[in-house]
Amino acid sequence: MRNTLRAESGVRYLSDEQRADPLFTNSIARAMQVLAAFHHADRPLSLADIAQGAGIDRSAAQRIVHTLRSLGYIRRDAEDRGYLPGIRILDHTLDFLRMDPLIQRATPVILELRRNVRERVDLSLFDGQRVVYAARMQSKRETFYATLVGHSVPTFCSSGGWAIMARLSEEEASAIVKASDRMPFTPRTLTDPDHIMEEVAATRARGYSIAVEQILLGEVAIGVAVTGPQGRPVAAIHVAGSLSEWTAQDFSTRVAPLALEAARAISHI
Amino acid sequence: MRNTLRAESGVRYLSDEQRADPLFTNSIARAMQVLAAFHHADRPLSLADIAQGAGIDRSAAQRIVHTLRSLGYIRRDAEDRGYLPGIRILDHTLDFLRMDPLIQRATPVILELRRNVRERVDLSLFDGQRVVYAARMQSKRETFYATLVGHSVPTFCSSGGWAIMARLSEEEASAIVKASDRMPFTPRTLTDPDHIMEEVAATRARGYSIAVEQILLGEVAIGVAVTGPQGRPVAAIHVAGSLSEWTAQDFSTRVAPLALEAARAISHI
DNA sequence: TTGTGTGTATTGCAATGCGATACACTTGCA
DNA sequence: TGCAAGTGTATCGCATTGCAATACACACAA
Repeated sequence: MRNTLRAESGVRYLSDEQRADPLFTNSIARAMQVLAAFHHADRPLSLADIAQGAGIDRSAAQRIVHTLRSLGYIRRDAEDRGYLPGIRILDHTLDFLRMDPLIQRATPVILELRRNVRERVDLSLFDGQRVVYAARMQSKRETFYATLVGHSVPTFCSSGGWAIMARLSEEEASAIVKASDRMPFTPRTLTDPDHIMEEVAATRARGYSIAVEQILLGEVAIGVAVTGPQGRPVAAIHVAGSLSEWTAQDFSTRVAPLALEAARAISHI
Repeated sequence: MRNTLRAESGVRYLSDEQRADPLFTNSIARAMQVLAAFHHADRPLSLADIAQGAGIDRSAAQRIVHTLRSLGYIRRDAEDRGYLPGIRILDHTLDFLRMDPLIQRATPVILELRRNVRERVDLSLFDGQRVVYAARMQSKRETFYATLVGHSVPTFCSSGGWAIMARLSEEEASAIVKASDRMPFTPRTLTDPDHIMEEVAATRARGYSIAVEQILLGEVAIGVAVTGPQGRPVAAIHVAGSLSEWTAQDFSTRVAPLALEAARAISHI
């Protein structure tokens, strides 16, 4: 009875599963939808923008924004022209980063790795169809996106994603690839599921992945999986270099052994 | 009428201001309190831990955790022994970092600064009694805490905090110092309000702060304020060096001019 | 066993959040 | 200058929705 009522009222921005769940607290979901409205924003948002982005009406947006603002999760921008995410978000970021045992163990190891290879080293966490950057150790010449924790790239076309999929069952990996919306990043990005699965098989055979210009032109990346309990892949280490300095072969010959050793040091709780 | 009801029911974990506000949505606040329960945690939390940390009962904690988990903001830990912050938090971190115009402008500048000074450079944001690290460019020899975005240090005893307070009115700065719970980090941390305000005055006179072993023994830090519209300080750049390599004097002579120039490049929208 | 700790499930009641509506103010176009 | 469309803000009655009590299944230890 109450579930049918729930299901009929409100906007359709939640999954059926969630709306059918009697324990599910809608107002929390709406609040998070409001925060998530910033995901697709490229400028400060107005109340109307937020309402639209979150799939709620202006009135609800008003109250929710008001509340989140008074808690510090949303703020007005410097010229008072719109809303921006608030600084309290970073408190939770810190909680995530410091409480994750994997990241705790990984940090000194990837720092050491970067010292040895002198190229950019990243740690990314497996999250279904994407991998999320949790730490980046930039190389000397890096200029942009130096520390954007939270950036994510698709699993299907990244060195880390390939390394992770090589540790999953064929079916599970294939399911991820097929479910992904495979937009190419560069002309060389692999988008055909069969080609991708061949790459995953090659990765499984050699123990690490070699991704050439999959995300960025001129970049080669080596990926190795990090496994947790029961041998399941939970993250990946990747090292990225420039094709103006390396051939893909030379790069992997030099970097892969070190990256594999680092991954082994972190893996298996 | 309804406000008295609100004020009487529930636990006392919200400010009077918030409970008196008819637009304030309590259930959102409770959800955020649940997430904030991790702030003081050093191991995965049980439902009971969360209930206690958030000041709610087990029943409420159950529903809220359930909801936040189904949304990805909370997860079970790898051995299924407790709850941890979930990876979706990083999505909001990214929103915060990339949408903040100050951080956008600052990133290339502090990278350039790090290249020039070859020491650790940080950008921290002013948030009342604390300053929050938003970006860190580590030096070569850095080993821990390399990229813990979200870390914060007190305004009253950090190089960045002094630089920021030097741009506030005497009253405002003094209010921050007095309101702070001035626990010393090292034996040399200044805790007496008068001494701190002298340091702030010296900072105002010379244009940058010099903090010697205020947070960490063996460390000297130079701080310069970054200002926003109307000349209000909104952030600080700081450069930290080791007293085993530098005297405080030499360090500031070498670093301060470059840091000041960087701050000028970012300041004043 | 018994006890204390987990996490999970169900339910009726009423407190609470919803959403319609109205208003003050700014901006931009005619 | 006036109108229109945008902004953010305020109010309020109704019924939806979240609350809190209770019960259960499953651990692990004593």
